[in-house]
Amino acid sequence: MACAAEHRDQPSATPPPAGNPLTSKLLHFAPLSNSDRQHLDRLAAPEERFPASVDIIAEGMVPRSVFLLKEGMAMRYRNMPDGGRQIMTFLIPGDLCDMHVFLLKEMDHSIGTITPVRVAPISRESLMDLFASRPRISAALWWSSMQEEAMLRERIVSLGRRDARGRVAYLLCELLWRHRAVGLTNGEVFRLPLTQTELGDTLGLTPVHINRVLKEFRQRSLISMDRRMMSLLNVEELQALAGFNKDYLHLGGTSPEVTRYFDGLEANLKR
Amino acid sequence: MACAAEHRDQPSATPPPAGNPLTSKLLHFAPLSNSDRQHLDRLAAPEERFPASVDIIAEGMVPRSVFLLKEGMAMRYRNMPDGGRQIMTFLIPGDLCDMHVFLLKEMDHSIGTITPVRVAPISRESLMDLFASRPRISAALWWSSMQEEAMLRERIVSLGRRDARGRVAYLLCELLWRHRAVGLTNGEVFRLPLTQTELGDTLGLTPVHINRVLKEFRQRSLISMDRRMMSLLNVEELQALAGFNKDYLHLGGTSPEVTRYFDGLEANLKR
DNA sequence: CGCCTACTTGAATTCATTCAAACGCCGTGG
DNA sequence: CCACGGCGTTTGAATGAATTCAAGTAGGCG
Repeated sequence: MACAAEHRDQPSATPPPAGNPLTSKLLHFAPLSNSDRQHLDRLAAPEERFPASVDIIAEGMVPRSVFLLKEGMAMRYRNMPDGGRQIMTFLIPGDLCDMHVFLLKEMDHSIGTITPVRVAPISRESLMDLFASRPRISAALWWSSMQEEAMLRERIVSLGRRDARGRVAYLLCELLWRHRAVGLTNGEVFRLPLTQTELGDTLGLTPVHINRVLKEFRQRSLISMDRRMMSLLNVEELQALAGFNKDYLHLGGTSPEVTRYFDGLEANLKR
Repeated sequence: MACAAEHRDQPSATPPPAGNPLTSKLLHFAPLSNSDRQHLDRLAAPEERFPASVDIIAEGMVPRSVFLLKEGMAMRYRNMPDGGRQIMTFLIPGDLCDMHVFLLKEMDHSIGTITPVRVAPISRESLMDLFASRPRISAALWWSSMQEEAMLRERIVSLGRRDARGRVAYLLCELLWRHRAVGLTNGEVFRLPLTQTELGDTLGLTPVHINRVLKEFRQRSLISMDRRMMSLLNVEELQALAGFNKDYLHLGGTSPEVTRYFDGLEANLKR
């Protein structure tokens, strides 16, 4: 029953569709006016490309602008003195590369591409302008960064308390929901262009062990993989294996109270 | 040479002293006017107490206000279905309990006390007011939350890529610097009221293994412990063991560019 | 004094790593 | 067309770091 739906599906919560993945994601937080959506589209219009396996920004550098990832996959990672590497998070379409820009002197980690990517550079000025003039978008971006923080905490839980199977299962579930939130799933299928080495570097495991876990999952018909497309054949059991609960992604939006507050700000500006 | 300096020492960077630990911390980011400092002192004035080992907020709850921790130690943690527990971060004086309040519907983790604590509750309103009227403080708080995020990423690196010794050493170094930043160290000595079980729940290790690592550190004269006071006798070697580099704490403040920007906002408001 | 919690230590076990080798796929170039 | 590498994956066997189980010690407190 899970194999392949024919159409892209909407995130299960409530959110309308949107061509812009960032818009799709932010709609999980709160509704946005047409004007807000247009603003986001303008923001996403500029385009720059990077090939696979290059750094967009490296540790120690001072980033000059934020990047909105429009297509492809990237990662935040850090190289270890002993030659190892730890991948902290994956960036998928709709994710912003670095809000840190504004406040921190230099990057404490690197951002590198996994596949070729298309990004929209966003200057400091236009972001500041956005903060000043679009309270609802600003709030949604803030929410989005809270969500990212929550994902970091969950990763800590994974690495600290789950065994290899649980870690892999958890990551797969998280990526499924994240892709759903930006409209990039097809049933339980999504693009996963990661090597087993990269999975290992993410989950604190060796590539060979990742291999064994994936093999087991395939044999138990929990997943199937074909030319970088990952299908979760039994999400129920994967979630159970991982102790996964999607609440931490906060896809349900915010409270009416908060919405009202930002509507108030919005109204204020109009005058 | 490391055992016990006679006075509280200042964080090595540049920051002036301050009775208020939050102020001390924020001064690492940028200078604050007397008026700003007074504002922070007013915020920190209200007082509420919690005993040790209770939840200030539990997973699933909707927090009603932010808490500024003034004294004692607390933790963000999450209980696992199998009875286990993962501690995500420790909260020390100067830390704010939950900025998430405003945007997320409910807590995805709990905050519990470790020791008895004194906190200053801060209402949503006074925080919103602060954001509107105190750009420099707001920026500093934002910086502080970037710092927290960086610490989460570092924890991921620890759990993913460091062995037990490295993890313990890393945590000790981090806590030393964090305590320094709020003026709560005495040379290389600081209060560490954690049980070995709590350390284990933080670092993804069993208490017995924590015990063995600490024993080794004591035997190698890297640390000494006495009635909950932790002395790092050989910070150099601990940092080497952990591959520790304090840059991720961003204690060096921000760029002049950013400072100028917020000074501009400040000036704007004055009119 | 007795109890509870935290700490300590030893021995057996296990999950994941390390080392090693082979396989398949794919693009390049002879 | 096939040979050649390179990279990612797959599999086996030996090793090892940390866990589990178990039992004993030490310290704080009613």
